[in-house]
Amino acid sequence: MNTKQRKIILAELQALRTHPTADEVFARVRKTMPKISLGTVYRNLNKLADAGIILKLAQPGEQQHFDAFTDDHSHFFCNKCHKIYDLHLPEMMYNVSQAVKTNKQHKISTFKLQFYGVCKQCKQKENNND
Amino acid sequence: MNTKQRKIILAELQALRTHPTADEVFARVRKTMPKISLGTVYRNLNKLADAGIILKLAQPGEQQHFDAFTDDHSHFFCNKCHKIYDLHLPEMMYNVSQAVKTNKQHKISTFKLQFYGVCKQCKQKENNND
DNA sequence: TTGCCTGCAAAATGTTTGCAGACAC
DNA sequence: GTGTCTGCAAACATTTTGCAGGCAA
Repeated sequence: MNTKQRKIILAELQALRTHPTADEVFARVRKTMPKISLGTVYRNLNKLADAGIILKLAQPGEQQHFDAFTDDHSHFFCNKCHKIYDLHLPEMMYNVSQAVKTNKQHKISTFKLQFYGVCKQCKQKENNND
Repeated sequence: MNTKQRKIILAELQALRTHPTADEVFARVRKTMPKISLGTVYRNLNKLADAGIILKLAQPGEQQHFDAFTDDHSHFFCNKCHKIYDLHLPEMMYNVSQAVKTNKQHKISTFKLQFYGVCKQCKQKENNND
């Protein structure tokens, strides 16, 4: 099925480029479709993730975030403002994927490379306060 | 403070080498200290994680897992049985950490490298069923 | 027409917190 | 002695689910 709700949810996620939580998606979709429910948003995000159309991102003790872009890229998590940024490191990703192929222990199919620290914006704020 | 509860929780986690959830730690600790509460287990695991003594691991839609070993290593998550295995790839870790130093966008302080697929055990079971 | 989908509300899950008493330092 | 900790239970936040009606194919 391809309901209005699912189309709007996916379109909204693709338009965003940030990595919103379910309730952020809900808030955005609500503007054009006021009667939509949070349950429907969750159901569709899960369906889309199961189908491999979008990605789920998790951090310990945080809500799930969703990413409409499934091409090879990694994520940077800011420890200050908790924003998530895309990081494109094609060489790095390639090297890891090559190493994966030679692993004998388990059947590795995918990997995630995640970075943590203080983002550009928060870094600037810190400098201004000094 | 270094209470009996905290010592036992940490000892239990260090003894395990698997990557238990809070309630798995709770179940184990309960055997030697039957009156301990789940709240205490959570409070101590969070304190230990804040202090950098243990690590929290998160997967989308799953409970948090805890790891008593903070040396440079990565994790393999089995999509079948949901077990978590340690993976020691010193060269890989070194290469990523070198690449991190040259990144100009954000102040990166740490990174995580996570792998997904089917573990040895589950792979064998699959073969036996063929 | 049929089966998956929706909105709504309730339930389930995982984690945190307020409190009064207890323990570590 | 005093400040942090505990057990307990209640609260909380996030996510899932049951249901009756609705929409897509």
